[in-house]
Amino acid sequence: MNSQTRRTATVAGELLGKHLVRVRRGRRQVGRIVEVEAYLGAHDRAAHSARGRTARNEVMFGPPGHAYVYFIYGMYYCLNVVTERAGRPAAVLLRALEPVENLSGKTSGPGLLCRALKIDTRRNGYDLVRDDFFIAEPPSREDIALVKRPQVVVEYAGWWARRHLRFYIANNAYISRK
DNA sequence: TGCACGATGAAC
DNA sequence: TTCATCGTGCAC
Repeated sequence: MNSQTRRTATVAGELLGKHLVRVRRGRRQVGRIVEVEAYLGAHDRAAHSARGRTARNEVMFGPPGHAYVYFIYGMYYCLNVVTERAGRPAAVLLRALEPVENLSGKTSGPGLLCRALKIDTRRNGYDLVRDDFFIAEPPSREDIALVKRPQVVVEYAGWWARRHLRFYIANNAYISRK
């Protein structure tokens, strides 16, 4: 792993415990990020960017801190945070949230958390510092026990999928699967 | 223009 | 293990 890919894995770990905030029609929804997965870039065969730049993955090639939202399996959306400088298409998939404020319905799993927050491709490319959709530091920063596991359901990616790039908060009740 | 498939989730 | 469901990407 070079320094760039290490950066994305580091960012993935740092996202754990942070709050994802969404404001819709004056109502604030907040979820604590408890599970993520890192996709390291064009050389990562498990990443959408592995087969080059397309209309769908365009945002991954842009500047960091933006939302990459894609539609999958005909019914779910997934939310990623783009990492690394423009031209290096890496991102961190948000896999599960622990409800903090105004979150009803399941938030364990990338598709379900987007459903709970009403996130779809209209949010694709959003800069995550905007006042209606952003990532914030939690009020109190507690110590977090980190667990690293292989990515989920990307076996076709060969050995890439066996690297430990899925991170979650130990013993958290909202992890999407074991 | 057609078609196989997927960074999912739920049921069986 | 199977299936729902459809946009995307690439083959033709």
